[in-house]
Amino acid sequence: MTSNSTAKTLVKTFLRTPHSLKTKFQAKQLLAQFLKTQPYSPSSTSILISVYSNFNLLHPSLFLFNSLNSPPLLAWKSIIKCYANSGHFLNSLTCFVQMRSFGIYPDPNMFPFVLKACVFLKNLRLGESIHGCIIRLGLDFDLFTGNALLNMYAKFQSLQPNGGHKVFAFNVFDGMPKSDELCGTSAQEKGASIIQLDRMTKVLEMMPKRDVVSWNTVIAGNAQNGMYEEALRMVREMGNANMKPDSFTLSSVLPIFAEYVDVIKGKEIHGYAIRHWFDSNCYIASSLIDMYANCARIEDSCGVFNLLSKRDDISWNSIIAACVQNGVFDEGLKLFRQMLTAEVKPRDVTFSSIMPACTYLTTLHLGKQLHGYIIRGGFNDNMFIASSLVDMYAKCGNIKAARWIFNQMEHHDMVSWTAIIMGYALHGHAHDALLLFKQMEMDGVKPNYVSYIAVFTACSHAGLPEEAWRYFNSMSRNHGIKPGLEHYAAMADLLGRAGKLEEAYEFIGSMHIAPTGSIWSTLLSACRVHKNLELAEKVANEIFKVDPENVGAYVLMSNMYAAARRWKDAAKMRIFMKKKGIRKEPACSWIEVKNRVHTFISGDKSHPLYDRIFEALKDLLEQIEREGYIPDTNEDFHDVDEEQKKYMIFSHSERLALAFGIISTPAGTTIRITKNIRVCVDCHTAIKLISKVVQREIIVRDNSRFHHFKDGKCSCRDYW
DNA sequence: ATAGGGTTAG
Repeated sequence: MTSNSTAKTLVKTFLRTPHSLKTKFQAKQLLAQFLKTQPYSPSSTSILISVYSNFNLLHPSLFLFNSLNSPPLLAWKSIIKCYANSGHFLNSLTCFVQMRSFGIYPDPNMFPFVLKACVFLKNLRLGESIHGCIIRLGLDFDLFTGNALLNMYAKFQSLQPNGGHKVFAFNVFDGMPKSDELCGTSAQEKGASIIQLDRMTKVLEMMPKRDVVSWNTVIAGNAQNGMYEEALRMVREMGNANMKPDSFTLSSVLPIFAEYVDVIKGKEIHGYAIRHWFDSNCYIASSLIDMYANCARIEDSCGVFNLLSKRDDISWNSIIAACVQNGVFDEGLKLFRQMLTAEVKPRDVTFSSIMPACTYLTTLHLGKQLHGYIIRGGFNDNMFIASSLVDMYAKCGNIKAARWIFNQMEHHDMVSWTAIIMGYALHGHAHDALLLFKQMEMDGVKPNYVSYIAVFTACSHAGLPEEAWRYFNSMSRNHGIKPGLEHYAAMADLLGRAGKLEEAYEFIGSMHIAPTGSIWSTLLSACRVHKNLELAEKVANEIFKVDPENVGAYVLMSNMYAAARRWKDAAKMRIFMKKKGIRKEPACSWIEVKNRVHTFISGDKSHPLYDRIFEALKDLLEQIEREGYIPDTNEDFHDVDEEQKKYMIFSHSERLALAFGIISTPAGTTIRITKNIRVCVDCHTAIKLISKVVQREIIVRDNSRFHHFKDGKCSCRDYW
């Protein structure tokens, strides 16, 4: 009895001042006392529910709520809030509807939670009807309710079929490409697509009072839906209303300058962030990292990351993505390992960001390890990750695995289609590539700029100029894609390889964009393959006009002159290079053995096993000579004798890597080699024969495509 | 009640 009355007094005191409870523990203790005080009144029960819901303690709140026959407003409000804050959005909305059926009128404080639930459940219609309810109750002038409405319309904009896509941004300012040109959207579609943002703006205009949150919400709403100029205009308007941008504002604005590749403006924001002590904020830092990365300022990205005292998963993801996107693959992989060491769990974004590093470095073993991690983490069904895996397996030489992953995918988007098409293209399977392209079109997936590059690549490696012309002529007609630099480059390359040198020359001359040195270069190498020195000289002159430092062109011309025994001209090229201080990038090949990458430069004797590699090469040479191999030393140095020439050729980097691979792996193992430049004719012949005498599959990826050598033949059928 | 990071490119 005494303890009961003590409990009553205690509970009474606390219920008069519910805010004096500071911890969840205290709140739970109070429940124990409260339960002793039966019978308890609905009003004190409601107060207690509100205490629990403030601590987000769902179960005690529900326990008390269920004991009420007709819960008063405070009880409904608390339970709706508690459900929403614990992620039970459907329950939250059900409660709201039940409350209305009890004839209880909502108060303004509950709308933010109800509206949030509508956003999470992606239920626009319910949100709209709640908006109507808000207006009928005259509660649309409430600041918090207004802010929640702003947020709802901003979020529903991004859920529109075409909403939230960056191309819409470009309509609102001058001098940028119109979205029609970029993706063929009609004006009507565009008009319909910003409906929710219009509603958001209307709500803003109706609000009698706006705070920083209101502005931040509409700024983010515009920025995330590509309405960049409108977002920036609102930042200015916010300033005019005497409100200072805070960390939320900045993290919405920074991605805009990242998209604009405007490092000057981005740096201004960085300065503002530093002056206001925002630079250690994780949100700002990750936006800064991304902004600098987009502006090719990876050092600045790293600077921001290194100064960050607390790093969350997104900071790590940002810096890893920044490195990989800027081609600093080793650093990206290093940071990925550091992230794991720091016990930060990788997320879906981490994997799709890091995978291209394995792809570009052709480190199949790392890619496989990541794939294992992805499977264990249950990330398989993520489209971004699956596409990056398709690309990784294809470019690391395993096209079958790439196709398997592609087939496993439930849905295919344009990127995944393009990845597999490009995979087949690089392996020389033009038929499969073009078939897949047709299937993609039949699936109703629109190809884009990149998809056509893949198509031309396929035609190029299979020698199908007529097919390529058909696609080239139809891409703008069928899909509204204007040929760009990469398409011209691919076409020029393709015509050149097919020996249609004059046609290629005219094609490049007729481009509606100024041809670059690299486009001419593809034709120049075609001239060398097809031994047309006359045209080569013309092409080389074009290259030197636009790109006087083009190393490849000097080397190529020098070699062609040497092959034609025009020693003086060859020497002239080398003197030019010397004068300009241009150095030839060394040819280099690498191979993975037992999870280590071994790199070989042409003529390299530095490998610890060099002696054994040399012995193996000599042995292999004898074996393939018995198979009829005759070294082709035509284009190499002219001032050395034949025996030396033979030696120089067999010191080519791919042969060193190959010999090393043969002596350090068990018989029959497939050998995968990557080379930074194209494999030379002589090595190609030699590797074909080596594949026969050692009875192994040898896969060489050069900078152009894959060569699968087996039983003395190559998958490229000597066309590359 | 408001914020940051991702896949395809001869």
